[in-house]
Amino acid sequence: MTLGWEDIRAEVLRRIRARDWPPGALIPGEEALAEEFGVARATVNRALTALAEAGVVERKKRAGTRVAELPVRRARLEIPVIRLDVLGRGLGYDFKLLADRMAPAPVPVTARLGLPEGQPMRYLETLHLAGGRPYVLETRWLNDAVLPLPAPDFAAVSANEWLVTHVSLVSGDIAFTADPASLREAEVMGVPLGTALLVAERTTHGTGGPVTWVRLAHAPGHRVQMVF
Amino acid sequence: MTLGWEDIRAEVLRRIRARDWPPGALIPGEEALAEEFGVARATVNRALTALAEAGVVERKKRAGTRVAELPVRRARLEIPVIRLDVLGRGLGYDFKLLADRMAPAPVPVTARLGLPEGQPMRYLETLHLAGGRPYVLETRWLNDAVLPLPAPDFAAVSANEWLVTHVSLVSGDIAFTADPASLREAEVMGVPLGTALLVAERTTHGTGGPVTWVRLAHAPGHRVQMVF
DNA sequence: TTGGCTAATATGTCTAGACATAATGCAAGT
DNA sequence: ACTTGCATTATGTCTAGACATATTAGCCAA
Repeated sequence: MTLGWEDIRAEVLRRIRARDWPPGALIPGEEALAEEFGVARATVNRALTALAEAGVVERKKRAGTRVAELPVRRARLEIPVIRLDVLGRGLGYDFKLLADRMAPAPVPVTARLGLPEGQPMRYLETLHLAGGRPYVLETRWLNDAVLPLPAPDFAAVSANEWLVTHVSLVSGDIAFTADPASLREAEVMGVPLGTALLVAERTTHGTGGPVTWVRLAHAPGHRVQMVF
Repeated sequence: MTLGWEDIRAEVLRRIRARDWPPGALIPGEEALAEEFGVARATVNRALTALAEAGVVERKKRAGTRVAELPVRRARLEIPVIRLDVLGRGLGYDFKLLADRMAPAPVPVTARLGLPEGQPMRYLETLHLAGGRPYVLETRWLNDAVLPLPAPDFAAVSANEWLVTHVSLVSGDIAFTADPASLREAEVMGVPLGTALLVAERTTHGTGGPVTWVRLAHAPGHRVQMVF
Protein backbone atom coordinates (compact mmCIF):
# COMPACT_ATOMS: atom_id res chain seq x y z
CA MET A 1 0.00 0.00 0.00
CA THR A 2 1.36 3.34 -1.03
CA LEU A 3 0.86 6.56 0.88
CA GLY A 4 -0.92 9.61 -0.52
CA TRP A 5 -0.57 13.23 0.49
CA GLU A 6 -3.60 12.98 2.73
CA ASP A 7 -1.99 10.16 4.66
CA ILE A 8 1.12 12.26 5.13
CA ARG A 9 -0.99 15.17 6.28
CA ALA A 10 -2.83 12.95 8.76
CA GLU A 11 0.37 11.48 10.19
CA VAL A 12 2.05 14.86 10.57
CA LEU A 13 -1.08 16.19 12.21
CA ARG A 14 -1.12 13.20 14.54
CA ARG A 15 2.45 13.84 15.65
CA ILE A 16 1.67 17.48 16.27
CA ARG A 17 -1.41 16.57 18.30
CA ALA A 18 0.57 13.94 20.20
CA ARG A 19 3.16 16.62 20.98
CA ASP A 20 5.93 14.63 19.30
CA TRP A 21 6.40 18.02 17.73
CA PRO A 22 5.17 20.57 20.28
CA PRO A 23 3.97 24.08 19.42
CA GLY A 24 6.81 26.24 18.17
CA ALA A 25 9.01 23.31 17.27
CA LEU A 26 10.72 22.98 13.93
CA ILE A 27 9.64 19.83 12.15
CA PRO A 28 11.93 17.85 9.82
CA GLY A 29 12.43 19.21 6.31
CA GLU A 30 10.46 18.02 3.32
CA GLU A 31 13.37 15.96 2.07
CA ALA A 32 13.70 14.10 5.36
CA LEU A 33 9.98 13.42 5.62
CA ALA A 34 9.85 12.28 2.03
CA GLU A 35 12.56 9.74 2.73
CA GLU A 36 10.94 8.58 5.96
CA PHE A 37 7.56 8.00 4.37
CA GLY A 38 8.99 6.70 1.12
CA VAL A 39 7.29 9.27 -1.08
CA ALA A 40 8.46 12.09 -3.34
CA ARG A 41 9.18 15.49 -1.86
CA ALA A 42 6.29 16.98 -3.86
CA THR A 43 3.90 14.75 -1.98
CA VAL A 44 5.18 15.92 1.38
CA ASN A 45 4.97 19.47 0.04
CA ARG A 46 1.33 19.00 -0.86
CA ALA A 47 0.57 17.76 2.64
CA LEU A 48 2.47 20.51 4.44
CA THR A 49 0.97 23.18 2.19
CA ALA A 50 -2.49 21.97 3.17
CA LEU A 51 -1.58 22.07 6.86
CA ALA A 52 -0.21 25.58 6.43
CA GLU A 53 -3.45 26.70 4.80
CA ALA A 54 -5.32 25.23 7.74
CA GLY A 55 -3.12 27.22 10.11
CA VAL A 56 -1.60 24.20 11.83
CA VAL A 57 1.96 24.95 10.78
CA GLU A 58 3.82 28.01 9.60
CA ARG A 59 6.25 27.73 6.74
CA LYS A 60 9.05 30.04 5.72
CA LYS A 61 11.65 29.55 3.08
CA ARG A 62 15.01 28.78 4.46
CA ALA A 63 13.64 28.82 8.02
CA GLY A 64 11.72 25.58 7.67
CA THR A 65 8.31 24.49 8.90
CA ARG A 66 7.29 24.97 12.49
CA VAL A 67 4.22 24.04 14.48
CA ALA A 68 1.99 27.07 15.00
CA GLU A 69 2.27 28.43 18.54
CA LEU A 70 -1.43 28.84 19.08
CA PRO A 71 -3.32 26.71 16.63
CA VAL A 72 -5.79 29.38 15.56
CA ARG A 73 -9.01 27.73 14.63
CA ARG A 74 -10.56 28.97 11.46
CA ALA A 75 -14.19 28.64 10.59
CA ARG A 76 -15.62 29.18 7.15
CA LEU A 77 -18.78 31.09 6.54
CA GLU A 78 -20.62 30.65 3.28
CA ILE A 79 -22.37 33.91 2.63
CA PRO A 80 -25.66 32.95 1.05
CA VAL A 81 -27.82 34.77 -1.41
CA ILE A 82 -30.80 35.55 0.79
CA ARG A 83 -33.34 34.05 -1.60
CA LEU A 84 -31.55 30.71 -1.60
CA ASP A 85 -31.07 30.86 2.15
CA VAL A 86 -34.82 31.21 2.59
CA LEU A 87 -35.71 28.55 0.04
CA GLY A 88 -33.18 26.26 1.69
CA ARG A 89 -35.20 26.54 4.89
CA GLY A 90 -38.26 25.34 3.05
CA LEU A 91 -40.00 28.71 3.12
CA GLY A 92 -41.41 30.81 0.33
CA TYR A 93 -39.33 33.80 -0.67
CA ASP A 94 -40.39 37.29 -1.60
CA PHE A 95 -39.05 40.79 -1.18
CA LYS A 96 -40.24 44.36 -1.24
CA LEU A 97 -38.23 47.35 -2.40
CA LEU A 98 -39.01 50.03 0.17
CA ALA A 99 -36.72 52.79 -1.08
CA ASP A 100 -34.60 53.55 -4.13
CA ARG A 101 -33.16 57.02 -4.39
CA MET A 102 -29.96 58.98 -4.81
CA ALA A 103 -28.70 60.69 -1.68
CA PRO A 104 -25.47 61.83 -0.09
CA ALA A 105 -24.08 58.84 1.78
CA PRO A 106 -23.49 59.18 5.51
CA VAL A 107 -19.92 59.59 6.67
CA PRO A 108 -19.45 56.11 8.20
CA VAL A 109 -20.37 54.61 4.84
CA THR A 110 -18.13 56.76 2.66
CA ALA A 111 -15.31 56.33 5.15
CA ARG A 112 -15.48 52.55 5.03
CA LEU A 113 -15.65 52.51 1.27
CA GLY A 114 -12.90 55.08 0.82
CA LEU A 115 -15.09 57.57 -1.02
CA PRO A 116 -15.20 61.35 -0.55
CA GLU A 117 -17.49 62.65 2.18
CA GLY A 118 -20.99 63.51 1.08
CA GLN A 119 -20.67 61.51 -2.15
CA PRO A 120 -24.10 60.96 -3.68
CA MET A 121 -24.84 57.25 -3.76
CA ARG A 122 -27.80 55.09 -4.55
CA TYR A 123 -29.76 54.15 -1.46
CA LEU A 124 -31.77 50.94 -1.50
CA GLU A 125 -33.94 49.58 1.27
CA THR A 126 -35.22 46.05 0.75
CA LEU A 127 -37.30 43.89 3.03
CA HIS A 128 -36.76 40.20 2.45
CA LEU A 129 -39.65 37.94 3.39
CA ALA A 130 -39.59 34.27 4.35
CA GLY A 131 -42.95 32.54 4.34
CA GLY A 132 -44.56 35.95 4.14
CA ARG A 133 -42.91 37.20 7.31
CA PRO A 134 -40.06 39.73 7.59
CA TYR A 135 -36.75 37.92 7.45
CA VAL A 136 -34.07 40.50 6.77
CA LEU A 137 -34.12 44.24 6.37
CA GLU A 138 -31.43 45.23 3.90
CA THR A 139 -30.11 48.77 3.96
CA ARG A 140 -27.73 49.38 1.09
CA TRP A 141 -25.59 52.18 -0.27
CA LEU A 142 -24.49 51.46 -3.79
CA ASN A 143 -21.73 53.05 -5.84
CA ASP A 144 -23.60 53.47 -9.14
CA ALA A 145 -20.44 54.44 -11.00
CA VAL A 146 -18.93 50.94 -10.97
CA LEU A 147 -22.03 49.04 -12.08
CA PRO A 148 -22.06 47.36 -15.45
CA LEU A 149 -24.86 48.43 -17.78
CA PRO A 150 -27.67 47.89 -18.25
CA ALA A 151 -28.62 48.44 -14.64
CA PRO A 152 -31.58 46.28 -13.69
CA ASP A 153 -34.83 47.21 -12.01
CA PHE A 154 -34.15 46.49 -8.38
CA ALA A 155 -37.86 46.16 -7.73
CA ALA A 156 -37.80 43.04 -9.92
CA VAL A 157 -34.40 41.56 -9.01
CA SER A 158 -33.01 41.99 -5.53
CA ALA A 159 -29.75 43.90 -5.39
CA ASN A 160 -28.43 41.21 -3.11
CA GLU A 161 -28.69 38.68 -5.89
CA TRP A 162 -27.92 40.80 -8.94
CA LEU A 163 -24.65 42.07 -7.53
CA VAL A 164 -23.34 38.58 -6.85
CA THR A 165 -23.61 37.55 -10.46
CA HIS A 166 -22.88 40.82 -12.23
CA VAL A 167 -20.11 42.54 -10.33
CA SER A 168 -16.71 40.95 -9.93
CA LEU A 169 -16.02 41.32 -6.27
CA VAL A 170 -12.43 41.48 -5.26
CA SER A 171 -12.44 41.77 -1.52
CA GLY A 172 -14.57 42.81 1.36
CA ASP A 173 -15.30 42.31 4.97
CA ILE A 174 -18.27 41.37 7.06
CA ALA A 175 -18.95 42.09 10.69
CA PHE A 176 -21.63 40.77 13.01
CA THR A 177 -23.07 42.72 15.89
CA ALA A 178 -26.11 42.48 18.12
CA ASP A 179 -28.10 45.71 17.94
CA PRO A 180 -31.38 46.77 19.49
CA ALA A 181 -34.05 47.28 16.83
CA SER A 182 -34.27 50.92 15.76
CA LEU A 183 -37.57 52.71 15.36
CA ARG A 184 -37.53 52.08 11.64
CA GLU A 185 -36.57 48.44 12.04
CA ALA A 186 -39.21 47.85 14.66
CA GLU A 187 -41.85 49.34 12.40
CA VAL A 188 -40.85 47.59 9.19
CA MET A 189 -40.14 44.20 10.72
CA GLY A 190 -42.99 44.23 13.16
CA VAL A 191 -40.99 43.70 16.33
CA PRO A 192 -40.92 45.67 19.59
CA LEU A 193 -38.52 48.60 19.72
CA GLY A 194 -35.16 47.52 21.12
CA THR A 195 -35.51 43.82 20.29
CA ALA A 196 -32.09 42.15 19.95
CA LEU A 197 -31.34 41.78 16.25
CA LEU A 198 -28.40 40.05 14.66
CA VAL A 199 -26.89 42.56 12.26
CA ALA A 200 -24.40 41.84 9.49
CA GLU A 201 -22.55 44.78 8.02
CA ARG A 202 -20.69 44.23 4.77
CA THR A 203 -18.47 46.32 2.57
CA THR A 204 -17.35 45.06 -0.79
CA HIS A 205 -14.78 46.26 -3.28
CA GLY A 206 -14.63 45.27 -6.93
CA THR A 207 -12.11 45.66 -9.69
CA GLY A 208 -13.58 49.06 -10.54
CA GLY A 209 -13.44 50.40 -6.99
CA PRO A 210 -15.70 50.35 -3.95
CA VAL A 211 -19.04 48.77 -4.76
CA THR A 212 -21.41 48.74 -1.85
CA TRP A 213 -22.00 48.97 1.85
CA VAL A 214 -24.87 46.96 3.22
CA ARG A 215 -26.45 46.36 6.59
CA LEU A 216 -28.59 43.29 7.07
CA ALA A 217 -30.80 43.28 10.14
CA HIS A 218 -32.09 39.76 10.75
CA ALA A 219 -35.36 38.82 12.35
CA PRO A 220 -35.15 37.73 16.01
CA GLY A 221 -33.88 34.22 16.52
CA HIS A 222 -31.70 34.19 13.43
CA ARG A 223 -28.58 32.02 13.65
CA VAL A 224 -25.47 32.37 11.54
CA GLN A 225 -23.94 28.95 11.45
CA MET A 226 -20.38 27.99 10.54
CA VAL A 227 -18.35 24.82 10.69
CA PHE A 228 -14.68 24.20 11.19
CA MET B 1 8.54 35.33 -19.33
CA THR B 2 7.13 32.12 -18.03
CA LEU B 3 3.72 31.78 -16.43
CA GLY B 4 3.16 30.49 -12.92
CA TRP B 5 0.07 28.84 -11.50
CA GLU B 6 -1.09 32.12 -10.02
CA ASP B 7 -1.02 33.71 -13.46
CA ILE B 8 -3.11 30.88 -14.81
CA ARG B 9 -5.54 31.25 -11.95
CA ALA B 10 -5.80 34.99 -12.56
CA GLU B 11 -6.41 34.59 -16.30
CA VAL B 12 -9.05 31.90 -15.83
CA LEU B 13 -10.70 34.05 -13.20
CA ARG B 14 -10.64 37.01 -15.57
CA ARG B 15 -12.38 35.04 -18.29
CA ILE B 16 -15.03 33.91 -15.86
CA ARG B 17 -15.59 37.44 -14.64
CA ALA B 18 -15.68 38.68 -18.23
CA ARG B 19 -18.30 36.05 -18.95
CA ASP B 20 -16.17 34.48 -21.67
CA TRP B 21 -17.13 31.44 -19.66
CA PRO B 22 -20.50 32.22 -18.10
CA PRO B 23 -21.87 30.58 -14.96
CA GLY B 24 -22.64 26.93 -15.55
CA ALA B 25 -20.40 26.66 -18.59
CA LEU B 26 -17.87 23.91 -19.03
CA ILE B 27 -14.38 25.30 -19.39
CA PRO B 28 -11.66 23.66 -21.50
CA GLY B 29 -9.88 20.65 -20.02
CA GLU B 30 -6.58 20.86 -18.22
CA GLU B 31 -4.72 19.46 -21.20
CA ALA B 32 -6.12 22.11 -23.54
CA LEU B 33 -5.41 24.97 -21.15
CA ALA B 34 -1.92 23.68 -20.52
CA GLU B 35 -1.22 23.76 -24.23
CA GLU B 36 -2.74 27.20 -24.68
CA PHE B 37 -0.71 28.75 -21.88
CA GLY B 38 2.40 26.77 -22.65
CA VAL B 39 2.71 25.20 -19.22
CA ALA B 40 2.53 21.68 -17.84
CA ARG B 41 -0.82 20.20 -16.98
CA ALA B 42 0.16 20.06 -13.31
CA THR B 43 0.43 23.84 -13.29
CA VAL B 44 -3.06 24.25 -14.70
CA ASN B 45 -4.24 21.70 -12.16
CA ARG B 46 -2.76 23.73 -9.31
CA ALA B 47 -4.57 26.84 -10.56
CA LEU B 48 -7.93 25.14 -11.05
CA THR B 49 -7.67 23.37 -7.71
CA ALA B 50 -7.20 26.73 -6.03
CA LEU B 51 -10.22 28.15 -7.85
CA ALA B 52 -12.27 25.14 -6.83
CA GLU B 53 -11.27 25.65 -3.18
CA ALA B 54 -12.37 29.25 -3.49
CA GLY B 55 -15.72 28.10 -4.84
CA VAL B 56 -15.37 29.76 -8.23
CA VAL B 57 -15.50 26.54 -10.21
CA GLU B 58 -16.74 23.04 -9.56
CA ARG B 59 -14.71 20.07 -10.71
CA LYS B 60 -15.75 16.50 -11.26
CA LYS B 61 -13.79 13.67 -12.74
CA ARG B 62 -14.83 12.78 -16.19
CA ALA B 63 -17.38 15.61 -16.22
CA GLY B 64 -14.81 18.39 -16.39
CA THR B 65 -14.62 21.78 -14.76
CA ARG B 66 -17.54 24.15 -14.83
CA VAL B 67 -18.08 27.69 -13.63
CA ALA B 68 -20.05 27.71 -10.38
CA GLU B 69 -23.66 28.80 -10.92
CA LEU B 70 -23.79 31.15 -7.98
CA PRO B 71 -20.33 32.13 -6.89
CA VAL B 72 -20.83 31.56 -3.18
CA ARG B 73 -18.69 33.97 -1.28
CA ARG B 74 -16.79 32.52 1.59
CA ALA B 75 -15.49 34.44 4.52
CA ARG B 76 -12.98 33.15 7.00
CA LEU B 77 -13.28 33.69 10.70
CA GLU B 78 -10.25 33.29 12.90
CA ILE B 79 -11.54 32.18 16.26
CA PRO B 80 -9.33 33.91 18.79
CA VAL B 81 -8.22 32.90 22.22
CA ILE B 82 -10.04 35.50 24.29
CA ARG B 83 -6.94 36.59 26.18
CA LEU B 84 -5.11 37.38 22.96
CA ASP B 85 -8.16 39.06 21.51
CA VAL B 86 -8.26 41.42 24.48
CA LEU B 87 -4.53 42.08 24.52
CA GLY B 88 -4.70 42.73 20.78
CA ARG B 89 -7.10 45.55 21.52
CA GLY B 90 -4.57 47.11 23.83
CA LEU B 91 -6.48 46.31 26.99
CA GLY B 92 -5.43 44.48 30.10
CA TYR B 93 -6.76 40.94 30.43
CA ASP B 94 -8.05 39.12 33.44
CA PHE B 95 -10.70 36.53 34.18
CA LYS B 96 -12.70 35.21 37.08
CA LEU B 97 -13.89 31.64 37.50
CA LEU B 98 -17.44 32.00 38.78
CA ALA B 99 -18.44 28.35 38.90
CA ASP B 100 -16.80 24.94 38.61
CA ARG B 101 -18.91 21.95 39.48
CA MET B 102 -20.20 18.64 38.21
CA ALA B 103 -23.83 18.60 37.19
CA PRO B 104 -26.19 16.81 34.80
CA ALA B 105 -25.97 18.68 31.50
CA PRO B 106 -29.17 20.17 30.08
CA VAL B 107 -30.76 18.37 27.18
CA PRO B 108 -29.87 20.87 24.43
CA VAL B 109 -26.22 20.46 25.36
CA THR B 110 -26.13 16.67 25.47
CA ALA B 111 -28.15 16.54 22.27
CA ARG B 112 -25.69 18.71 20.37
CA LEU B 113 -22.73 16.78 21.65
CA GLY B 114 -24.31 13.40 21.05
CA LEU B 115 -24.14 12.32 24.69
CA PRO B 116 -26.82 10.50 26.70
CA GLU B 117 -29.44 12.67 28.36
CA GLY B 118 -28.68 13.74 31.88
CA GLN B 119 -24.98 12.91 31.52
CA PRO B 120 -23.01 14.50 34.37
CA MET B 121 -20.58 17.01 32.94
CA ARG B 122 -18.27 19.64 34.33
CA TYR B 123 -19.87 23.07 34.37
CA LEU B 124 -17.60 26.11 34.19
CA GLU B 125 -18.64 29.73 34.26
CA THR B 126 -15.91 32.22 33.49
CA LEU B 127 -16.11 35.99 33.22
CA HIS B 128 -13.43 37.44 30.95
CA LEU B 129 -12.42 41.01 31.67
CA ALA B 130 -10.91 43.59 29.33
CA GLY B 131 -9.41 46.62 31.00
CA GLY B 132 -11.17 45.58 34.20
CA ARG B 133 -14.61 45.57 32.60
CA PRO B 134 -16.74 42.55 31.67
CA TYR B 135 -15.93 41.45 28.14
CA VAL B 136 -17.32 37.96 27.69
CA LEU B 137 -19.31 35.64 29.89
CA GLU B 138 -18.33 32.08 29.10
CA THR B 139 -20.71 29.29 30.01
CA ARG B 140 -19.16 25.91 29.38
CA TRP B 141 -20.09 22.25 29.68
CA LEU B 142 -17.05 20.07 29.52
CA ASN B 143 -16.76 16.34 28.88
CA ASP B 144 -14.23 15.45 31.58
CA ALA B 145 -13.78 11.96 30.22
CA VAL B 146 -11.85 13.02 27.13
CA LEU B 147 -9.44 15.40 28.86
CA PRO B 148 -5.76 14.51 29.00
CA LEU B 149 -4.28 14.36 32.47
CA PRO B 150 -3.21 16.16 34.52
CA ALA B 151 -6.25 18.41 34.42
CA PRO B 152 -5.28 21.97 35.23
CA ASP B 153 -6.74 24.37 37.77
CA PHE B 154 -9.22 26.35 35.71
CA ALA B 155 -9.04 29.18 38.22
CA ALA B 156 -5.43 29.72 37.14
CA VAL B 157 -5.65 28.95 33.40
CA SER B 158 -8.81 29.74 31.50
CA ALA B 159 -10.51 26.73 29.96
CA ASN B 160 -10.78 28.71 26.75
CA GLU B 161 -7.02 28.74 26.42
CA TRP B 162 -6.06 25.43 27.93
CA LEU B 163 -8.35 23.45 25.64
CA VAL B 164 -6.91 24.99 22.50
CA THR B 165 -3.44 23.75 23.26
CA HIS B 166 -4.18 20.50 25.04
CA VAL B 167 -7.06 18.84 23.27
CA SER B 168 -6.84 17.80 19.65
CA LEU B 169 -9.97 19.20 18.14
CA VAL B 170 -11.29 17.43 15.12
CA SER B 171 -14.36 19.34 14.13
CA GLY B 172 -16.97 21.64 15.45
CA ASP B 173 -19.37 24.34 14.64
CA ILE B 174 -20.05 27.85 15.76
CA ALA B 175 -23.24 29.86 15.57
CA PHE B 176 -23.89 33.53 16.21
CA THR B 177 -27.14 34.89 17.51
CA ALA B 178 -28.35 38.11 19.06
CA ASP B 179 -29.96 37.42 22.42
CA PRO B 180 -31.40 39.69 25.07
CA ALA B 181 -29.34 39.60 28.26
CA SER B 182 -30.72 37.09 30.77
CA LEU B 183 -31.09 37.89 34.43
CA ARG B 184 -27.80 36.18 35.22
CA GLU B 185 -26.00 37.88 32.35
CA ALA B 186 -27.34 41.29 33.26
CA GLU B 187 -26.19 40.82 36.82
CA VAL B 188 -22.74 39.44 36.09
CA MET B 189 -21.92 41.77 33.21
CA GLY B 190 -23.48 44.85 34.69
CA VAL B 191 -25.87 45.65 31.85
CA PRO B 192 -29.63 46.25 31.86
CA LEU B 193 -31.84 43.18 31.55
CA GLY B 194 -32.68 42.50 27.92
CA THR B 195 -29.70 44.35 26.42
CA ALA B 196 -28.83 43.01 22.96
CA LEU B 197 -25.82 40.72 23.32
CA LEU B 198 -23.89 39.01 20.56
CA VAL B 199 -23.75 35.36 21.51
CA ALA B 200 -21.47 32.72 20.04
CA GLU B 201 -22.35 29.10 20.67
CA ARG B 202 -19.73 26.48 19.93
CA THR B 203 -19.58 22.74 20.05
CA THR B 204 -16.31 20.92 19.52
CA HIS B 205 -15.45 17.30 18.97
CA GLY B 206 -12.04 15.75 19.44
CA THR B 207 -10.44 12.46 18.55
CA GLY B 208 -11.69 10.98 21.79
CA GLY B 209 -15.28 12.10 21.33
CA PRO B 210 -17.35 15.20 22.13
CA VAL B 211 -15.32 17.70 24.11
CA THR B 212 -17.26 20.77 25.04
CA TRP B 213 -20.22 23.04 24.47
CA VAL B 214 -19.67 26.67 25.17
CA ARG B 215 -21.73 29.83 25.03
CA LEU B 216 -19.95 33.16 24.86
CA ALA B 217 -22.06 36.21 25.61
CA HIS B 218 -20.21 39.32 24.51
CA ALA B 219 -20.46 42.76 26.03
CA PRO B 220 -22.67 45.24 24.14
CA GLY B 221 -21.05 46.73 21.05
CA HIS B 222 -18.90 43.70 20.32
CA ARG B 223 -18.12 43.13 16.63
CA VAL B 224 -17.08 39.86 15.06
CA GLN B 225 -15.10 40.80 12.00
CA MET B 226 -14.25 38.63 9.01
CA VAL B 227 -12.66 39.22 5.64
CA PHE B 228 -13.16 37.58 2.30
C1' DT C 1 -38.29 0.68 -21.32
C1' DT C 2 -35.22 -0.29 -17.89
C1' DG C 3 -31.26 -1.96 -15.76
C1' DG C 4 -26.67 -2.93 -15.68
C1' DC C 5 -22.07 -3.57 -17.96
C1' DT C 6 -18.24 -1.39 -20.43
C1' DA C 7 -15.22 1.76 -22.51
C1' DA C 8 -13.86 6.40 -22.84
C1' DT C 9 -12.32 10.43 -20.60
C1' DA C 10 -11.28 14.35 -17.32
C1' DT C 11 -9.56 15.08 -13.14
C1' DG C 12 -6.63 13.40 -9.04
C1' DT C 13 -2.42 12.19 -7.64
C1' DC C 14 2.34 10.60 -7.81
C1' DT C 15 7.43 10.49 -9.21
C1' DA C 16 12.05 12.31 -10.08
C1' DG C 17 14.47 15.92 -11.14
C1' DA C 18 15.32 20.86 -11.81
C1' DC C 19 15.58 25.74 -11.01
C1' DA C 20 13.71 29.94 -8.39
C1' DT C 21 13.32 32.52 -4.28
C1' DA C 22 13.68 34.13 0.20
C1' DA C 23 15.76 34.08 4.77
C1' DT C 24 19.48 33.26 7.54
C1' DG C 25 23.93 33.56 9.43
C1' DC C 26 28.54 34.28 8.81
C1' DA C 27 32.36 36.88 6.99
C1' DA C 28 34.44 40.82 5.34
C1' DG C 29 34.96 45.53 5.08
C1' DT C 30 34.00 50.16 6.91
C1' DA D 1 30.25 48.04 16.66
C1' DC D 2 27.86 48.24 12.50
C1' DT D 3 26.73 47.42 8.00
C1' DT D 4 27.02 44.97 3.61
C1' DG D 5 27.28 41.11 0.82
C1' DC D 6 27.48 36.34 -0.13
C1' DA D 7 26.91 31.45 0.45
C1' DT D 8 23.76 28.29 2.32
C1' DT D 9 19.55 26.04 2.68
C1' DA D 10 14.48 25.01 3.03
C1' DT D 11 10.56 25.90 0.78
C1' DG D 12 8.06 27.24 -3.71
C1' DT D 13 7.20 26.04 -8.10
C1' DC D 14 7.67 23.82 -12.59
C1' DT D 15 8.14 19.88 -16.08
C1' DA D 16 7.08 15.50 -18.35
C1' DG D 17 5.31 11.44 -17.87
C1' DA D 18 2.60 7.87 -15.59
C1' DC D 19 -1.09 5.48 -13.29
C1' DA D 20 -5.52 5.80 -10.40
C1' DT D 21 -10.26 6.78 -10.04
C1' DA D 22 -14.69 8.55 -10.67
C1' DT D 23 -18.23 9.44 -13.82
C1' DT D 24 -20.58 9.45 -17.98
C1' DA D 25 -22.37 7.83 -22.39
C1' DG D 26 -23.45 4.24 -25.02
C1' DC D 27 -24.59 -0.45 -25.69
C1' DC D 28 -26.75 -4.66 -24.80
C1' DA D 29 -29.81 -7.69 -22.52
C1' DA D 30 -33.88 -8.66 -19.60
